[in-house]
Amino acid sequence: MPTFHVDVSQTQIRALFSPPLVQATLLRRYKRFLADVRLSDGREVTAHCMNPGSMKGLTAEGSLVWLTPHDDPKRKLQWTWQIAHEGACPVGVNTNLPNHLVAAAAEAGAIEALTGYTSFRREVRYGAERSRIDLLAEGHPKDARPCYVEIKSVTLADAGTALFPDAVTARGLKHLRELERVVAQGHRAIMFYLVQRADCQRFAPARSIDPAYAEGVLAAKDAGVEVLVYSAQVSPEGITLGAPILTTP
DNA sequence: GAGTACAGTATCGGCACACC
DNA sequence: GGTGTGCCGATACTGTACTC
Repeated sequence: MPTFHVDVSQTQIRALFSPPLVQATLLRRYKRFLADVRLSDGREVTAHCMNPGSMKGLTAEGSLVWLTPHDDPKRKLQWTWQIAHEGACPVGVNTNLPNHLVAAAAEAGAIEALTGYTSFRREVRYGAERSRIDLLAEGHPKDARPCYVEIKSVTLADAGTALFPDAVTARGLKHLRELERVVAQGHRAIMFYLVQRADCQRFAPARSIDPAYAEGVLAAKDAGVEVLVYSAQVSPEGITLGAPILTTP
């Protein structure tokens, strides 16, 4: 079961955590999917980490984290890690959440670049390698081209600049190439980065971490792939879609 | 050093089955 | 026959540990 539900109002698009989050202290993160934490009552438990990336800067021992509890007997782990902290800044670490949030925002017409489409489908297979696109928008009355949207969760930042990726990602590069091929076939393609933290005013590919990916972003833009970056306000209550932010090469 | 298996969960497609 | 529901397997995600 999802650990959140998306609430769409006239003024904002929010992913609200359900059940409410529980505060804890991070002890260690290990094996990609697992993190040991200490709850406020002193219990030490293992939480599932939805973010399989390196989570650079977010795994400091002793840092504040927020979890959702589960009572599903089919799950091995009864806690899911949702929010980390870098200093005082809360950072959303659930990589599943941006896909839902962006899809709901697109359907609600809250993302200008995706207004006008009447059909939005998630996880649609496409391309020669049968990858799955995060969101496929169709049915635009003035643009017959389907629009392929790949959504990435951004958690890394440096001095007000959001950075992606936080580790070398061959798969991310593959997604960029797939989008280039989609454009070459006459379709529309968008690389959508959702920055799950509120302390960034800019976005840039993390060239120092993955130069190949940074070059891949530039090549994709040259090929006609659109790059969108939106911020998000993160709190223990939920994650709210913010405004577009600037991208720098 | 290179290649591979593994880790936990969400999601989707395919299939079987029940019901109208 | 058509529709709805539930179950199961495949897939996605990528760092780490292990084997060759």
